[in-house]
Parts: sequence; C-alpha cells; structure tokens
Amino acid sequence: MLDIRFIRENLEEAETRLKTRGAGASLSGFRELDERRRTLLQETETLKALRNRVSDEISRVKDKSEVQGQIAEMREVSQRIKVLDDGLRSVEEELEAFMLTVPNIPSPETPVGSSEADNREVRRCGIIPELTFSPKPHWEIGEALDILDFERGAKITGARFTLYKDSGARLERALINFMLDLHTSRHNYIEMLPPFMVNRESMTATGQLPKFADDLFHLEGVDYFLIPTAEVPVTNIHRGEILKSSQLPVLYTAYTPCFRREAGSYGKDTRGLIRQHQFNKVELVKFVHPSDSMKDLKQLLDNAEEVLRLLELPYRVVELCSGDIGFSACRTFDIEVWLPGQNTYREISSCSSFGDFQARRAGIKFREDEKSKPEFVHTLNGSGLAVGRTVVAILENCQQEDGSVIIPQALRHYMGGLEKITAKS
RNA sequence: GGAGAGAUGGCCGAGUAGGUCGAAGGCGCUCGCCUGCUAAGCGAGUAUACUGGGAAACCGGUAUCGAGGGUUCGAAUCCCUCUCUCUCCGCCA
Repeated sequence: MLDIRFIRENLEEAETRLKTRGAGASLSGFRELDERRRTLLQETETLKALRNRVSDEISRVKDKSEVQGQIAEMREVSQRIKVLDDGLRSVEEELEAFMLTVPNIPSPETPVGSSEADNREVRRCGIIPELTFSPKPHWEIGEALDILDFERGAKITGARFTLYKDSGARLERALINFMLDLHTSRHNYIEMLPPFMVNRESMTATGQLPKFADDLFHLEGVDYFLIPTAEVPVTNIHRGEILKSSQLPVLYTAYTPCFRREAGSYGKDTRGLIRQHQFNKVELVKFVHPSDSMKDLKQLLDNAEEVLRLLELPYRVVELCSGDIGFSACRTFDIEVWLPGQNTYREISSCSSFGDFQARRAGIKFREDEKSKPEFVHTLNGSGLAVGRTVVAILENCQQEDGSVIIPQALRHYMGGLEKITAKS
C-alpha cells in the first residue's frame, strides 16, 4: 500500500509515476474519499470529546437527579456519534479497498517502458555449451531417461502436474538441499519451513489479494489459500511486529512448493516442466533498513546468481521496465537461464524490492533506536532458485548426444556421487 | 469431535457490585546521579495509530486491555458472536 500522507501531499507526482506502469494504474477518486474521511472523522471526534467531558462531569455528581438534563443530552450526542461512525466506517472501508488495489510506484531507477519488450538486459554470464548435435527439449530427455512422467502426473491430478521418478526425484531434492545449504552457510540466510497454506490477511499483506484471487488455489471449508510462493508466508513471519534496528537486515531462506492456478495462460508452455500448477522453489527474503535497500537488492540478486554460477549454467540478468514489474514491486531483476532445447533464455528467478509497500500492508516496522518512532522496513525477495526450472536447465544444458545427462560437479555430492544420469536398458 | 480454562502495555502480572484506568506493581530498557571495577542503590522517563494546529520543537483531540457487535450519559469491567491459546478425553502422523 502506498503512503496516504505522501499521496495527499504529492498527488500529481504519484499519479505520474504510477502511470508509467500502464493505463490501469490510477489514483483518481483518492482525493474525494480522503477528504470525506477526514471531515467525518473530525465531526465525530469533536462529539466524542464532548461526551467524554460531560460523562466525566456526570461521574463526579453524587445525586444523578441533578444531571438528568446532561444525560439526556448525551444520549442524543451518542446517537449522532453512532450515525457518524457508521458513515466513517463505510468511507474508510471504501478508501482501504481502493488503496489495496493501487500498485506500488516504480522506483526512479526502474526503466520506463510499456511491456516486456522494453526490459533492459543487464549482463550475460556463463558459457553457452557448444553442442555437436541438435539439442532436445527437457521433456524428451526426461521421458527418455524415465525420470519425468507427464502422463501419470496428469492421470493422478491433471494437466500441469508431473511425476518425478528415480534420479529425477533425487535431482529435485538434491537441488533443494544444495540451494538451502548455499544460502544458509555462505550467504547467511536463516532457514525457515513455513506453512504452505496461509490465511487471507497474509495474502493481502504481500499483495496477492485482493486483486489476484484468480491466480490462487483457495481451499474449500476454510478461508485458506495454497501459497503461490514462499514470499507470502515468509514475509508474513514479521507481520504486525516492530523489529530492532540492530536485527536488520533479517535474511530468511525457505524451501516450499508453490501452487498457481495459471489462469489465462492456457496455450502457453503446455509441454514440460516450465509452467506447472505445483512447483518447488527456494526463496530468499530480506527485511532491510530503508536506506540501503537497493544495495540489498543487488546482493540478493548476486546470491541467486551464485546458484547458477556454481551449477555452471549460462544465464543473463534482465531489469524489468515499469510496465512489466509486479504489482507490489518497485524494482525487479529477472535471471533468465539459457535453454538450448528451446534456444532461448527463460526466467528462473525474479528478484524484487518492494520498498515499504508490503511492509505498510503487513505492518512491519523497525525502530532506529530506543527513542525514535517506528518506521517501515523495506522488504525484498527473490527466487534462489525455481527448482523445477533448474532441473530443466540442467537437463537441457548438460545433455549428451547419447541422451544421458551429466550432473554438474557441485551437485554430485547431493546425488550420492552420481556423475551422470543414463537410461536404464 | 466432546468437556473445561484463558486472552491486559517489550515481558510478568493487578484490576469483574461499570466512572477518578492508557491502565497498579514488578522486571526489562533509556537518560542522569552515585560508584576503584562489577553488582547494588537513588531520581526521571519508557505503547501505537489516526487526526487538528505549528516551519519545527511541541501542544491538543480521538481510538486501542484478542476481534467484531450490543447495553449505558459512561465499559478492561455487563451481554452476544467470532478467533486464537492451554488442559483433559477421543482420534491421528
């Protein structure tokens, strides 16, 4: 959520910067609601002050028959207060509902643009393998090795669900452990294993609700949602808390499965592991001091890139433009891994700063020192990495002409020493 | 699923014949004093949000004792609903 006071005082500027996201983002209607709210608030508070004062006077009088007049008068004041409060509540609900649908303002560093096409490539890293044969897509490799079973995944559940088998399942688990170990032991993140279902408040705090309910799986019988990313439960760890500034930055990493409806992407990536309703991800989440949040974002990005460097997978970093960043984000870098089977780069991580947008929704603050007022922290997060897509990248980049796949050196320890996945005869 | 108990400030913990309770007391913390060091001691301070005024320091108002509603001139205290926590039984990994 945006800072209401900032908007009140800088409506033009806020509106202009918001518009760089596209036509949808607007603050029209804000001024009127905000003013109605403050008018009602002042009226009702004036009456409450009167009532408090007179009630106090009444309490000092022993013989209540002397104050029947005041009591009757206050009875009417109370009724008037009730009416004003009802009006106030409905205006506040309207304002709140409106503000919850306004996206974050892109940071000044975010390149202005209208779509994916305006994203800016930042760098390319790693060496694209020179294959002496025509590379296969991962679904063919995985099926030939009998480590990915798309048909049975679909039988068990439906489209966009996959059964991992044998070395495939092991590879997925190896990657999760590898990533968690890297981030905890080398990058100083604390490991968390949060609930995979969250309530409505948590989804609202990080920005998935109210606008993106269609992307979420909602449970029947209880008002819980399956998490679309660990960002939701992990950011909500500190919802409604005031942290000490000495605690900052707080760094968490978490493995979770992620569940997404993928509504509106019916034709896209129908084959393979790229777009699943359920996939695994190791997430990085940071709560930081506002003053160095961009530095923190670069560092988080580097932590995610390190996974690819160690796995020796080629990738590039892309900075998203204003028209392409997510609802809650103010600045985002995507990491895209090279996929030879599809001859293209595909997103494997998205690292964002949310400024104080999520912190304000979630009420996550810190105190500079004992005396100072609490301020909102900045929240950041990024995939470190999407595990399924990392499997895809390994299968496609490390494939051999004979159909086998060489396990990256860094992962072999986690694969029980296995160097290569080969088809069983 | 059945039965019962509870939810108060950073923590512990008073407060139920409704008013002087934003809330005793203790601990913790901050500042000052004292002090060979440490400990102890003494004094002062120590919630959050919204809102009005002010350049600001700051001053004023309102709300908040799990959440929401009700009764009342007035609710931490009475009534209703919900949520969560704990104990016992059942069930289960």
